[in-house]
Amino acid sequence: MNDAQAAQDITVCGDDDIAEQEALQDVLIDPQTANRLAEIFKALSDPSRLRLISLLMDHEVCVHSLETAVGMSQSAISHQLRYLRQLNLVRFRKEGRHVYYALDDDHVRELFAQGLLHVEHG
Amino acid sequence: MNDAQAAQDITVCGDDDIAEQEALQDVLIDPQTANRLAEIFKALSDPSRLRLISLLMDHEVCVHSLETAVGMSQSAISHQLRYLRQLNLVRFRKEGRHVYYALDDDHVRELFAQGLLHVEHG
DNA sequence: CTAATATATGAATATATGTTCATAGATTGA
DNA sequence: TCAATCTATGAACATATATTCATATATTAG
Repeated sequence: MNDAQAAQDITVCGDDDIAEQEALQDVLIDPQTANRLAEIFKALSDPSRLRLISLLMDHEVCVHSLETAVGMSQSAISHQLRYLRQLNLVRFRKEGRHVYYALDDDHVRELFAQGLLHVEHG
Repeated sequence: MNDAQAAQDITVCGDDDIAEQEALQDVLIDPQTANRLAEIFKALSDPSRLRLISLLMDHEVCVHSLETAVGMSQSAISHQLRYLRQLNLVRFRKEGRHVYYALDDDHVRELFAQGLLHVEHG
């Protein structure tokens, strides 16, 4: 029996059974945790952002190189980078006219890598 | 040096260096992969859905129990369950008037668990 | 059969989101 | 200094999304 099937082991229905409702409350994540978790996953929920993130995983890249690599407009890229910046998921370094971005969050790095594994094989 | 800092090792900027641009193309995920990846993360990008998913991780739960547990309206829950159903992330089993839902995707299970670990500790 | 219960659904609405367009700011080269 | 380059930003717009409201469907109880 795999993990997905194991979920069927415990069945919860009806308010009559107090123990079952308590079991649910034990696993239910609280609203604040849900918000913070959603914030992380939302950063990974857009194809354009994911393509940018894939480039920033192991490289420090300037905006123009991102532009030519992914084929998005400079403005769209800059807006997405600001979004990632505000979540502290990337760091940036200014050098002359260029600004170099790099992924700066190992949680996102791991989630991205794990998600990619799943999408690529089974 | 941690993983996040390691990303700084390689710097890419400028179209003059062909090798650098090729290095980016190697790690850039293709649009189809980005779409499928975004689809998974998007399912995990809403606090209400995350709370429902937390309940369905290890239990098979009927809609009414979900309602009392998370405090959402029956309609809102039903809409979110349809969303998860259409992505084949949950399975459901009808028994009389009740419908029991359970998480049915180990990828989502792993991503949720890993994300939660990160949110809870460091 | 009828009423009550459990779940699903479509329409409407408000908000969020990603992109474009135009433009601003900053740095360098001539 | 002036023009060119690189990046950031605000407004506008179109689309997506989550919820509510009203209602439909299905099953069971009486």
